Amino acid sequence: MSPELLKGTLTPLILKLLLDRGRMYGYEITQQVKLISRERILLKEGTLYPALYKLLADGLITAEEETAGGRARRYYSLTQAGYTRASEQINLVNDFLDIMREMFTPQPRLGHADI
Amino acid sequence: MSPELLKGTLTPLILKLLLDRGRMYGYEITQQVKLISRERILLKEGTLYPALYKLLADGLITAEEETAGGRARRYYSLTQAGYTRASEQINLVNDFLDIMREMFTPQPRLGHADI
DNA sequence: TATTTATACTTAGTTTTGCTAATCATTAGA
DNA sequence: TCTAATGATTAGCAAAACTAAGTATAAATA
Repeated sequence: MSPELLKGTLTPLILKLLLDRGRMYGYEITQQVKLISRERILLKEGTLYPALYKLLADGLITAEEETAGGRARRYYSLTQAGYTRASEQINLVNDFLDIMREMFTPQPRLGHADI
Repeated sequence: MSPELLKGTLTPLILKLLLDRGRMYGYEITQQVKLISRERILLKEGTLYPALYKLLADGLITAEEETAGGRARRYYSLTQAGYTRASEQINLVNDFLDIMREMFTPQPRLGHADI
């Protein structure tokens, strides 16, 4: 597994959400993450938008503007390349999570005899 | 959950290893991580040692030098504060892993009816 | 009516993290 | 003798996510 995964779970998460839901706008993503994580992951706009712009620049997502209730929304969806990348990243993250789970499950303390 | 967790699983991992095993030296930690992760997480010395020095500076671990086979080893173990911190961090990481698992498990694609 | 809250996006600047890569030193093995 | 493995150190870099501020509109509320 590439060590970059120790950092960025954010980009895979964005790709995963777009994969599941097809089409989302920025603010919706922040709210969705907040909802799914039961308030425990609060994605700041200052974090999300630059990540989206990077995905755009990399050709992994596309944007289309729409107006809803007087406010402009920018909807993002996966490109073909983004779809492929999403699948790869999701597998990598799941592998990473499996390893982490193994590492973080309670272990009997060595040299400590209970009895 | 604090957003810092999106990054650093490394420090919690070090604390967890020390909690389980009581006492480890730097090189041993890199090899142990390599072993447990089945080669998938390759912790570089340039990554590990600065992290250890930070833990030392924060008073979460202590070091004692020993010589084994002509080579000096520096064994690290948790302080009382480190023990407390380890327990907290392990809980946070496990919460984080649970959320991530939820987010990364396959979801039915909305608007896609499979009969 | 005025103010606050929610919605929606943008961006400058900083910090943290982990990385690369090089160095030093010893021991074991080919 | 040369290389690989063990063991630690450190300088400098890049990426990631953060803080914090600003722009703008709509809805709710006092």
